[in-house]
Parts: sequence; C-alpha cells; structure tokens
Amino acid sequence: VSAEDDNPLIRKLERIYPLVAEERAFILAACTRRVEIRARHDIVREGDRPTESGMLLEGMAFRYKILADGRRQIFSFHTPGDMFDAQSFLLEQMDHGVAALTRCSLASISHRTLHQITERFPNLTRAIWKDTLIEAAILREWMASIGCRSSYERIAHLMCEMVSKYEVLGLAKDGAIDWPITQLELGDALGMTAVHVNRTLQQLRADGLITLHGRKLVVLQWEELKRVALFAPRYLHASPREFGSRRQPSSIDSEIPLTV
Amino acid sequence: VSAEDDNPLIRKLERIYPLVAEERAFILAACTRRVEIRARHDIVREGDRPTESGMLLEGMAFRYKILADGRRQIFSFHTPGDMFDAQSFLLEQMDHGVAALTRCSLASISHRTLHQITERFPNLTRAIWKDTLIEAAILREWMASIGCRSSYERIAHLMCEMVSKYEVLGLAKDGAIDWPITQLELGDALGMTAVHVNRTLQQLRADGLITLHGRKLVVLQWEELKRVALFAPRYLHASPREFGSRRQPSSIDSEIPLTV
DNA sequence: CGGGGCGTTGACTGAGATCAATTATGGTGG
DNA sequence: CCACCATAATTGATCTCAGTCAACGCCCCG
Repeated sequence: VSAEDDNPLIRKLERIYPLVAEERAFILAACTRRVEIRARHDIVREGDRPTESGMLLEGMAFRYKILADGRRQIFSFHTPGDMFDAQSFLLEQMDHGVAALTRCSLASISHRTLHQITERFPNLTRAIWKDTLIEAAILREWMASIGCRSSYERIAHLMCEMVSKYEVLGLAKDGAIDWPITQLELGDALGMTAVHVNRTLQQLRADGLITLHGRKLVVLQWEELKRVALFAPRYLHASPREFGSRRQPSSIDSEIPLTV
Repeated sequence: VSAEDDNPLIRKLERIYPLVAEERAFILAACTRRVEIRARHDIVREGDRPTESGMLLEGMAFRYKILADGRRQIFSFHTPGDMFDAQSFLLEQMDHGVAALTRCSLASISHRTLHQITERFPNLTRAIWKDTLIEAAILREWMASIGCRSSYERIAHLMCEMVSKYEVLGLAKDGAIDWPITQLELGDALGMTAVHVNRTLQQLRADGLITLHGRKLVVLQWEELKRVALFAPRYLHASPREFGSRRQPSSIDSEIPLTV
C-alpha cells in the first residue's frame, strides 16, 4: 500500500476522473498540514476568509448556516476524502460554516497550491471542479427532499444516500454504517423538529426497515427503504459499478445492472 | 458598444473575474449556435447527455426535478448570462431538467470548446468554475429558505433575491422587475401549494410590501421586505458596489456602504 | 366567443410544530 | 468503580400552519 492509496482525496478523485502519476504526486505533496478538530467544534465559520481549503481524512463533518434569529440549516454531511470548502479557493468569504460531527482529522491545501493546479494541471482542475459539481447535485436532491418528500421519506432518503456513500468508501458492512448524527442535527438537516424526527425514526423501526442505536445504523430492508425514499441514485454521479456490493444478487440484478 | 459588450456571459464573467482580450475573444467565438425555445418548453431533460452547454441570452429559465410520483421541485430561476447547464460539461448525464419560463434565446458552447478553455485559459476556467460555485451558494440559501423560513418569509426572500439579480443586470427600475413566475411554479420552487402561495401573496400585498399583477413585481418597501425575509446577500457573492443602485439615498447609506 | 390556464375563495383536514416532562446515555472527575 | 452532570432520546397533550378538495371567476388567446 503506497502513500497515495492512503490519501482519501486521491482515491476519490481517481474514482471520478483518472489521474496520472505526476498529478497524484502533486496532490500528495500539497496536502501536508494536518489538523485535529474535536467533535461539535467549528472548522470554518461563516464570514471567514480562509487561505487554504480543508480535506477530511477521518471523521464526519457538516456544512450549515444559521439565520439571524438562530434557526439552523444543515446542508450536507461529509465523509473522508471530501474537500468540504473547496469553494473558498474562488469565493473569498465563507457564506456558511463547516463543523465537525465527530472528532475529525484534516489535511489542508493552500489556495496558492490550488491556483498552481489550475495553471499547470487542467486534468486535475477538471477533477476537483467535477467534485464540486457532484456536491451541488447532492444539494439539489437534498432540496427536493425538503421541498417534496414527507418526513418519513426524507429520513429514509438520507439513509439511502449515506449508506451509498459509505459503500463507495468501503465503509459499509451488510448495510450497517456509522451514524454519529443526533436527532437534533437530523432535524436541522431535513427541516423538521427533533421531536418529530424521533417519532419518525420509531416508525421506520416499527416498519422493520432499519435499526438505529448507539451511533450505528443498520438497514434491514434495502429495497423497501429505497422504494419508500423514492431513491434514484443517478444524482450521486457514481458509476453504477460502485453500487454492486449490496448483498442481494438476483437474476433481475444481473440483467439490468444499471438499476440500483 | 462592441459585440463583446452585447454578450451577457462575458459581462457576467467580467463582473466576477476580470478577463483579458484573448479570453473574451475566445468566448465570443465559442458561443455561436443560437436557439429559440418557447415558454414552458424543456431545454434539457433529466437523463440527457448533452454535448454542449447552454447560455441564456434573453428570457428566463428554471431548473427542476420531478420525483417518480410526479412531485416537482424547482431549484433556481435563471436570467441572461447564466450558463444553466455548465455542469453537463463534466457530469455526463443530466440529473435534472431545465425549462424555459418565458420565450428564451440561447447560445451554446460545445463541451469540446469548454475542454479547450480548461487546457489553455486557466483564468477563464476559474471564472466559469467560480460561477458554478456561486450557483451552489444560491442553492444553499434557497434550501435554508425551504428548511427554515415560514412561507411568508420564503416568498419575501425569493423576491429579494430576484430583485438583487435584476439590479446587477441593470434590469430593475425602482424596485420593479419582470415576474413571469406563476403561483404554481412559485409553489414548486418554495415547497408549498399554489393555494397557499396565493394567500401568502395577498398577505404581502395587504402589508404594503409589494404589488404583483400582470407579470410585474414592484417592491414598495425594500428595507422592510429584506427584514422580514432575513435577507443577508453575502451568499450572492456579488461585490457590494453592485447593490448601490437602490434609490433610497440617505446619510446612513453613504456612511455604511456595505449594508445592503 | 369559447375554452383552458391561472388566480381566488371557502370549508375542512391533517402532518408536523410546540410545550413540557421524564428517561436514557455517555463522558468525567473523585 | 461509581456518583454526577450534560446531552440526547423519548413520551404525551395540544395547537396551528399549511395541505386538500372543490368551486368559481378572470383573462388571454385562438
């Protein structure tokens, strides 16, 4: 296992866009500075003008915004390999904050280095740009959840999304994933109150779709969960191959491999 | 007035990132093909694999997604100069559709040309990338609206946003702008029903904040509208200077020019 | 002048918010 | 190892904003 294979950002970029050795080496050399952030602490705040962009090595983080009167909206949950504030390279001032959901380990890339990448490595530039576009696509689906889906469907959909992300990372075992998200955070992410999140989770449990306790989510009925969530993973822009690991082989699956 | 000044995309990119003559010329040469689209017709559909990206010259368009059971979410409204599907350059398949709200006039840039831009014009690449990041920032604020704001605040906020956009384009006169959005579309954009949009609009009118009839929106009390909308325009990432055109000069305005 | 969107209104319903306790749970220091 | 505390989860009662259903008017355009 080389150092390159240990870098989750390189692994991610490779998944969405093949890189050549020189590009990998440049990235590897670029993300040197390491930082540790405690759970529930800010990584970047709205209004900041960062001079470097962070990349998640370990742990989970989320983006959020707090309105003038205190209401909070959470926009995304981030997993290792995510450049959660790549935008700060081109947009001087942060229009939202990023905080650690668990203890997080970060690497950072200076904006100066990112500038050099855009000057010298068009291929790498497209890869990182593409990554920011995928994030926007996920944001849109999330918005469709809040705007269109019932609270039951919303939670189911977020679970489908998180399990899919973890599977791509190889961090899901038989539909079981880490779930460090509190019910309050889940509410702020999906536009509902913690109380109603609680009742809806109980409904999902009662329906036998999931179990959830002690920061661990287990999906018991994947097909049914996807159905109720209206989950159509095209928006994740991951190659269909990457979803192949679900353990429910059937003749239909092999005939229509694009259907997830 | 040169041909360059007539191209709304160049004007927009210049606003967010200064260009040199060669870059302007390349863009100008690139957007040749013109298309006219009738109101309420699709420009691109979910599932399409475009080979060129469109740019709005005239009219208004919107992005949307329709869930499996017919519910629709509208994600954004686009004005002249917007590259409403720049993402299709890097994401092969459309995960959402784009449709014309009014009769639209488009120019298109082939993905081959965009590829050349990323190879040869890093500055231009950053400008277009930055534009896609601003769009994502607007998306996030929109999401905060649906997730956190009441329906009254939501509509007020969208109006603030649209007026601000039109002002930057020089298409707003004393708080009056084109408003070709039907109440049904407004509902699908803001996650509420047309009936409730109707009642909420009446409330905004009764409160003396706006008038709205015959595709024309007039803001009567800009400060009050911003206040109830919790409008904090940082997320638009336009230089504060660009909001200076509001016709309410006061001593305070000149002392604190950053306050919009 | 007639039809189809679009806007408007009223009555009723319901999903989810709010308020207020009570019960786990997990991390900490003695 | 255990008491302690803050945070998170859970439960019940009540309320309200917004959805649903249905009807009707208006206006533009063919």
